[in-house]
Amino acid sequence: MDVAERAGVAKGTVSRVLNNYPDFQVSEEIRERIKKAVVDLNYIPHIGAASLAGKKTRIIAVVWPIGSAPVELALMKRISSQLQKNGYMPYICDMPDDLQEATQLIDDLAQRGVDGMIIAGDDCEIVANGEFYSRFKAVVVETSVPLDITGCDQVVRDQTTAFRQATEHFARSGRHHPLLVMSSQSTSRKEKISVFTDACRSQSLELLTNACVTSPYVPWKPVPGNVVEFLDHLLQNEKFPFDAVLCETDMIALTVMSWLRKRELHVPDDVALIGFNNSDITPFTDPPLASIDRRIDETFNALCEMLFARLDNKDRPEQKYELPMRFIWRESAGGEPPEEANR
Amino acid sequence: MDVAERAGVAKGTVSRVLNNYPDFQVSEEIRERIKKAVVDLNYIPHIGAASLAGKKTRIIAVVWPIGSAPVELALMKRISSQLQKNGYMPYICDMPDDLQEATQLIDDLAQRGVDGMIIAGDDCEIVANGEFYSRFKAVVVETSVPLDITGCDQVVRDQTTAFRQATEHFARSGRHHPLLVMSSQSTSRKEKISVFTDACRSQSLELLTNACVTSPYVPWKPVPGNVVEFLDHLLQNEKFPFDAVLCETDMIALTVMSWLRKRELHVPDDVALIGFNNSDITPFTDPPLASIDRRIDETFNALCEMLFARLDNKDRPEQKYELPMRFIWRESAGGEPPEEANR
DNA sequence: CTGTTAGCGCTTTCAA
DNA sequence: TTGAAAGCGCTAACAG
Repeated sequence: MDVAERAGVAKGTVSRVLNNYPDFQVSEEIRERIKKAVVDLNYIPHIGAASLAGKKTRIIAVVWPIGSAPVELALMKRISSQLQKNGYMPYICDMPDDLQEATQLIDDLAQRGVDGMIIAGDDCEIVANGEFYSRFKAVVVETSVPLDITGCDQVVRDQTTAFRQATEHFARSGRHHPLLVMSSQSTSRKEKISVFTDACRSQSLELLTNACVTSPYVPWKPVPGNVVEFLDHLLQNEKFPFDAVLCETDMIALTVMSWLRKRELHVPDDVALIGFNNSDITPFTDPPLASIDRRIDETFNALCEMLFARLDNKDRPEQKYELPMRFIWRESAGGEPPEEANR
Repeated sequence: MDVAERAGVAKGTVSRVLNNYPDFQVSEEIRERIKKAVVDLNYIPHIGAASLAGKKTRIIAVVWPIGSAPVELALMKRISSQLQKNGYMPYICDMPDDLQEATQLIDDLAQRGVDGMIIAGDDCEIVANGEFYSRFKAVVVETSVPLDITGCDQVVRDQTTAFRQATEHFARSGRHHPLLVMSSQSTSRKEKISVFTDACRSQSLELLTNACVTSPYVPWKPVPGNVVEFLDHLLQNEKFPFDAVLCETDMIALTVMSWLRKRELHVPDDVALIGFNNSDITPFTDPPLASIDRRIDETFNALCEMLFARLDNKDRPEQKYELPMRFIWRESAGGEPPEEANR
């Protein structure tokens, strides 16, 4: 170790100083000498070696479905830069759609000595398999459905609440035939459908059997196209049979909105429309698009806080943070904004 | 090394077999024994150790501005999964906005023994600084402006062509007062503005002095809000002073479209509108939104091909692939689609 | 408080 | 064609 030579101390001392060992006292002079040598030699530790010798890597994996909503990517970007600020190296990975690939990825991560992991997404199969958590110093899980797992901290952004709020709003404002428009084949699809169905039933809304369009998910095939195809097909049977539409994304909602306009159907008078994700554009569409808020800011805070706390203290009790998504009323939803009490 | 023991051979042999050394012949029997031991022991090589011992890491960094268009993220996702398929580990990093941070990141990457890098984005300052390329086995650069650098392979997706095509279209279809709506403070902003200005001039279009709105880039602040503010401000001076708008993103174009509709201005009769990125939704808006195609598929192919080729053969001549972005006519742009000859 | 030393798991050179 | 052995740069346990 050149730094040691240069500073005229032992390798061990350098290591201890550079890694800020908690209860290790060095003379201020030696500390200075080492610091200087580091600068002089432009020394950067070789993390391969560190990892080999059993030290932590200061790499945090962020496993995220990159195909998801832009607003989620913004969240990922924030997390990534927050990690960097705290001296960690973010290792952003795309959460594979395939279970086996995902398992492989996690194995790789563990093998590479990654210190911790923020793992997100609706791909619950892999996330729910808590078996691998023990291989990391810290694991924070983000899900949109509550999972029964241990060995990690959790942020649960439950969709159910929002689905229910939206459906309640439909019922309260006199809609009768809701439609759910989805297009992915995410694992959470079934979940979403059942939540929506339940919510409709509890509000005595008539859910037509073909109320869910789940167009085959072809990677990189434009999804709005599928939506339009489906709507065209629906319309063949004379009049538009729905008076309320809940969409899986704001983008789909915009597609539906344009489609309705072309058919001279009015939003919200003829059809109430609610999107999902509460993207930046929602307040500025015509009419403004009601949506579901994913609580990005709070999620960001919770995720980072939990991770750093766990990294600092492996033994702290497991945390579970509930951040249910929520319905944001705007004109496209029709009727009146829900009372504060309903929120 | 347990595998060696288990297979009853020397560590070196295992290494040579597992890494497929080109001119190294082993008896089929030993090869089989090793293969079996690997499976039996569920062996995964420790890349920290490999890297320490001087071997390559099979990590490829993908440095990308994560804040960019969704369609670019789809591209990033494809690259990432392609890398994985070829046995590489993609290391996705957010290209920092700040030059110093970016330099730091590249240093880190080099230090970590990353084999290669795909580096993208308009942040030319760092990309143009070819000094660090030599530290990697393979570097592929993607830019939207031609750069004069060596030591890497390049994919140039020039924006100029598309800007010119769009502006020409405005002129040809009888527009007189074009507007450019942008909102980021990306390094390429100046570039975009000057390209647009030049194109207008060459078409004798009257470019009003305040034709570019570059709202202050506040991270995570909704950009459509800024656009609306700007347009509202514009309208204060009686009638809408523009008859053609080119937007930096399709999302901004959609915002402008809604805004115009609210003011009972018709697209394209009153105002011609062109977006950017040719996102999935563009064919399905009302009217369909003209846009600029980023040539995602071809870029994907070029990037991957170049990277793998370079990784295989360090000495091959440097490649430069030109994939100019191009104008995609749709109704919102008004007039007639450009002749094939104009493309 | 600081120095010494034995590996971590792998590659690679040299020898057989 | 295969084995043996010397490190790569660092940490951690132990010695002083």
